[in-house]
Amino acid sequence: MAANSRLTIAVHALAWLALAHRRGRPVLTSDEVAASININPVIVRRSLGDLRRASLVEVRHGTGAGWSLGREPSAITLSDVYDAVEGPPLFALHHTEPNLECPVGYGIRPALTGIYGDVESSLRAELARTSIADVLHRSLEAP
Amino acid sequence: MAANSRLTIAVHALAWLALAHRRGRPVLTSDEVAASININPVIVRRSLGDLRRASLVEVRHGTGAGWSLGREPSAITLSDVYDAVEGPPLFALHHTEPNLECPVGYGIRPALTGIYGDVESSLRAELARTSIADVLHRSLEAP
DNA sequence: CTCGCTGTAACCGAAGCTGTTACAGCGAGG
DNA sequence: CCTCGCTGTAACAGCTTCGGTTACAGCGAG
Repeated sequence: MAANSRLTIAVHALAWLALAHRRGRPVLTSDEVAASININPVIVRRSLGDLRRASLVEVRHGTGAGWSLGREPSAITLSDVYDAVEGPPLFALHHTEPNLECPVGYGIRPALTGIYGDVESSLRAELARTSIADVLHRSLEAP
Repeated sequence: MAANSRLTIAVHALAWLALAHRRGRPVLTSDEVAASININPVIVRRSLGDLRRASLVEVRHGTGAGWSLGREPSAITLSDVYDAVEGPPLFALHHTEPNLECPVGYGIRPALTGIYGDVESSLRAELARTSIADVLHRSLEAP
């Protein structure tokens, strides 16, 4: 599958919101976020909409509308972001049912389900080791 | 992203080859493998071709042709299979270059490259904990 | 030389993602 | 109550990938 840039977009938006907040601009419009990522504002709204459903950001309507972080940048991990924006599981089982007459075909799906579950847990654990504050810090110290 | 079933197909084929070998049938044709997975033989040949390039299976031509395991089932881990069949990286960076005037846009790509590299390493390490022999064992003990 | 199987190219339809346009909805401020 | 700016979402286009299928050249044991 074409690798997905959803996590990148969402993390970029959150890091930018975190920096703006630190600079005294706690609320940004989707146009302002889109200008940093250099993409269409609608894509930003779709991504931030996912993050809002997970309470990672808050939105304000009416005059002076825009987006702000839902909690401290150090309290938002990449695992939270991954869960908010990433849809289907990492690995899929067979599209068509295997031949159940074959012992492997019969038993492999529950076996792989368990293994794939462990792998996804490990993936989340690794993502949880990094927060938005970490990403912002590493971005700002780039050469 | 639409989840990929390539890993599932390849692992199923290898587990089936391992069981057939144990039963005294060390060489199987792509039609025989496809019959267990219940998919088209061409897809099996494509998948086994990837595995052959990684020396995980061997192929024989001419009369009595077919596929056999390249080494012991306990010496083939899911990480080996993942590397053999899975193409692009898990997460993509931005499709278009971020705004380099913005400090986040300037530094986020190297930051994410490092983080994503760590996550993929962790994924491989978790996959490496399971071998084809393990998958076969877990499949055969299914209820 | 024959025959069965491999290896690969070409193509199809379905699905997903990015990107764009368009428009209804909301609410603070006048 | 109206205006105005921004959000939220639907609809659509273009691209890519994937699974699936057909077709055919290549190989080698017998």
